[in-house]
Amino acid sequence: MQQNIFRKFLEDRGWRLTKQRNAILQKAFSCKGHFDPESLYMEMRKKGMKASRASVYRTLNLLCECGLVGKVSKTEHGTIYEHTLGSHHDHMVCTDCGEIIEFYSESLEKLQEEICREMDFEGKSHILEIRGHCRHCRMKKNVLGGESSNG
Amino acid sequence: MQQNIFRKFLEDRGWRLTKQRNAILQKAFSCKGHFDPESLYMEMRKKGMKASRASVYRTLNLLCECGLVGKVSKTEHGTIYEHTLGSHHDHMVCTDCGEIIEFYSESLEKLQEEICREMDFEGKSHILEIRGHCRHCRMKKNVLGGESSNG
DNA sequence: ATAATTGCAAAATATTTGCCTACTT
DNA sequence: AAGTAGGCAAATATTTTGCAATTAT
Repeated sequence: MQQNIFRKFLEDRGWRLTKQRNAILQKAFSCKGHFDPESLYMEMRKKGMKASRASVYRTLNLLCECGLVGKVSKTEHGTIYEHTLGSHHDHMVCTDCGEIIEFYSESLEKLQEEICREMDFEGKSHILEIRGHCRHCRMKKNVLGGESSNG
Repeated sequence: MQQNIFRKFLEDRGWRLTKQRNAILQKAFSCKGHFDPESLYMEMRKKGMKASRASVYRTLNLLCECGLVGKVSKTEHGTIYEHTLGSHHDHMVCTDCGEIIEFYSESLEKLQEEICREMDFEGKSHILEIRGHCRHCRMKKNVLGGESSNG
């Protein structure tokens, strides 16, 4: 469980799992998908959990260091995070509506390992983001454009 | 040639290919690999080409809009760009020394297309970044760690 | 007591924008 | 003359940091 992992990470260096750190951890893991520091901070305030912005940023950095949380990408609106318990996956991003779709392909993982071997590079992790248009937005466009959907 | 593409892009909207815009364009395309706005700006100053930071940012945005230049990623040190004439490729990033290695795999491209088909997603582009350790840094570590290289 | 932690506000960093001047046509 | 472009400095947004007060062991 994530709390124990984090506690161990902290105790190994003589640090403490404080109320704030734990609250931030819980909140991060309560997000189904992706989150950014500011939203996490605001959500916490709404729920009455008190932690400062500084603590949110500081704790997210700790969570990254210990691997429980990873940076997905940096955007105009700040860094996007996700928690990393659960299986690895990649992302498709719809550039129309912004939806982020997770997917996983064993062949893709295997192929990347093979490419790393060929290039003599020790791959540790990867971020793949396929950008394009989701079905929903494509359908919307077809309706507007009047394209027929069956032959 | 990139200058004509950019000129056309600008003239189509009644804008001009000015000395500064051209200088920034040339500088961007003179970078073999990746660059960031600040370095580009500093390099330009060194070479005596005069353009303000604001113009660099403004022009890079224009170059992105017209597709001559693309954002590779956002890092702690700002946005990394590359010019997009020449072939598509992906990146391996060494987390030890920061080196960025370009690679291309036809199979990988094909496989991604297939995945998109399966997921009913219209993929337009992608960014793949494999993070890990380059050969050089691995060798350095082995020397330090005293690990033998043949059994 | 000691050392870690917090929250705040200030600082740092990257980027955008407002405004006024200077070109270009 | 009209509109575009440039440069500067101020504004913005995100994230980090210094510091004094607080907390846990």
